[in-house]
Amino acid sequence: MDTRRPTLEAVAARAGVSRATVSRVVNGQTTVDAQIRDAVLRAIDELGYVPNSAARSLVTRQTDSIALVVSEPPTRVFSDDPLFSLVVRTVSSELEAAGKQAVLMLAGSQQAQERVESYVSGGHVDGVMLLSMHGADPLPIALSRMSVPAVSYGRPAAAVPLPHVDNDNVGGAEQAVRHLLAAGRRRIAAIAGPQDMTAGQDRLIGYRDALRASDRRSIVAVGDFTRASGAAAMRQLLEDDPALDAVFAANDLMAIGALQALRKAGRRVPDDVAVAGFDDIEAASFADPPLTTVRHPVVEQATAMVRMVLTPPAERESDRVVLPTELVVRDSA
Amino acid sequence: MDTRRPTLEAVAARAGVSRATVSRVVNGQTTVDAQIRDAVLRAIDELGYVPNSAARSLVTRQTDSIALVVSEPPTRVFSDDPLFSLVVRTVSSELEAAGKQAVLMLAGSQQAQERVESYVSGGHVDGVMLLSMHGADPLPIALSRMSVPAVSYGRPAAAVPLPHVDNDNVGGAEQAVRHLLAAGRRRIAAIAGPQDMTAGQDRLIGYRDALRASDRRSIVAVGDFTRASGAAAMRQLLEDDPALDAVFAANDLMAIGALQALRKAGRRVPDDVAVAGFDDIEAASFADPPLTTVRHPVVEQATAMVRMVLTPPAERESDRVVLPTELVVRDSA
DNA sequence: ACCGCGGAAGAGAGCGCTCTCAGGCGCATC
DNA sequence: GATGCGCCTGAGAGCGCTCTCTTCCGCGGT
Repeated sequence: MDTRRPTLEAVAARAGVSRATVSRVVNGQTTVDAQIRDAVLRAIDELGYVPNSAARSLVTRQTDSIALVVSEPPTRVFSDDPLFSLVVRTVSSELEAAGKQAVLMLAGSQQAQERVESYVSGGHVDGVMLLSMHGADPLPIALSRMSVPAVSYGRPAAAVPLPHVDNDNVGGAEQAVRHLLAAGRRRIAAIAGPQDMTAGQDRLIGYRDALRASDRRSIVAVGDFTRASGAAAMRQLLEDDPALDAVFAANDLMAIGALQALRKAGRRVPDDVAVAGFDDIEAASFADPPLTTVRHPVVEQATAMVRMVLTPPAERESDRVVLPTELVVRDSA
Repeated sequence: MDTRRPTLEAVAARAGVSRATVSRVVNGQTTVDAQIRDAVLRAIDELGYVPNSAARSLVTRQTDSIALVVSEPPTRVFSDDPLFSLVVRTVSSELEAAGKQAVLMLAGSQQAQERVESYVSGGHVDGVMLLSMHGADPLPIALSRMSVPAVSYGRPAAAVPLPHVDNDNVGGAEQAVRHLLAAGRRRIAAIAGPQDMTAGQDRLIGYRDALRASDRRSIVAVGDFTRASGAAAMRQLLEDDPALDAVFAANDLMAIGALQALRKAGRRVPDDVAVAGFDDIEAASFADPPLTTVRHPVVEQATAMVRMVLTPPAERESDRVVLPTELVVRDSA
């Protein structure tokens, strides 16, 4: 292509030593005479030597990079979701701190998932982190069979034996619904998330558990975690049960959509209808009225996931971590 | 580490041919007898052979991956900015279509920039795309000197000779301000973006150009592209010139902040004060009132950048692409 | 004076792949 | 029938690095 970069060999020649010695210096071994080390370092500096990573990983069998796979179909606009960015950012900087490189891969289509699979089995990465998986995704199962460590952000579908870090979706939803109950609400509806995602499933379970304990009946509409679907679900619920006086939405984006639908329908929040969300994204506090919601520790969750993927399976304390959630009470409920 | 993956050698042995022939089959060369090809393909399948990418790139000197570097300091919450996600997503899928892999790197700190530099010069990637650069960043200059092609999303700082794809920030700002003028506004203030970013600079230039042509005086406060800074700048402007009747904000996030500050100050939008933004993020249409803003083609810009980094410098038509913007008139102005 | 020992440097064998070059075979040409 | 040409296939030389094994050297012990 263009002028060849200097190699170990060149550095060795310049410093008047052998390749092996230069390698030792580069890799920080201590068994090198100080004077020789200095000479080598000087040669490296003069030549502007940088190790060739392909050659290195050919022999060491590791690449120092870890894949972060986001399985979101392109049709679904996840660019909305601020959680995604935050996870990416956290993972990336945590990995960096560990001397690893994050490789972000999108796996929205069947085809893209196959690409990811062959990328991983081609030895490009030392580990895989999975984000935003859906029930039918074949990728997690494929990865769990490979020799590369794979972990999941959020509980994977039931049949998939993947180590993971999740937050307490069931418990969080329960907290929110109990808060609505405690405020004296009688007809509490739910806008559930997509039921092919465990976060969607678990938050609905939490809602049902809380209601069951109180003997109220449940009213459910299903959305897909987008604002628009939240608004549509809200209209549906209003039609099904005009007397409802509270709504629990499985995420904030849908809750905000619900807020808009309620306003359009002439209901006051929280006077007529109380609304609670889940996630505590930034927009929740700017909503009108500010949204009562369930906060979960995104950064901690991402950090724990990185730690997990970096720890060899044999040395892990646990293959399953669940982090607590916290109810944030604002004006909407 | 664990059970060794099959190599070319193993496939060759199984198919009863030489390594070279298997390599030809794997790389899709046509000069192989159909019968032999089938035998090789069968052997590959039976063994579950996947080429070792490190070995391959050691000899081919290319890695089929391209870095996307985001130079945003960690202190600045870019997780807010939906444009970021959209660019990442577009770049990633465009690259995928070209058989390349995107490697996302964060370069928020001095240290991180050095990491990126050595990663790139270590031969990990075949090209680099830079996003969200600030004036003082040393990285672009370092990269422009390397043998790996580098391109920038948005015009880089003046002194940096980097090919780039930008949108017409100056023209877009002019459009917005001319719209305010045409609506009869007399005192048009600006909330400028960070002046160490060319998008911030250029949008301010557009504002000034439009005003100069009309003989109005300019009133400027500077923000940093965040919502909070927009609100703060708005309060400042109101204090400086209580009689202002229009504001051009250099991005939508700041415009939304300004909207909130105006409401708190008891000004009606657009009756008392007209507000125009820039970017046309989704939140702009949900703002209260819906925001008049300047739309620029993010997807096209990202796509053009990918095309540019994939095209060898010698074959490029141009090292500088500028895409047009479009005024979107809603209720705020 | 000899031996042995430990620490530090060098020699050299790969890692798994690509690619050039040579070799072999069949067929058309003279 | 000898020659040449084209087309496939195989042999083998690296790509740049790591790592084991060997060698070398200096030094203390007997």
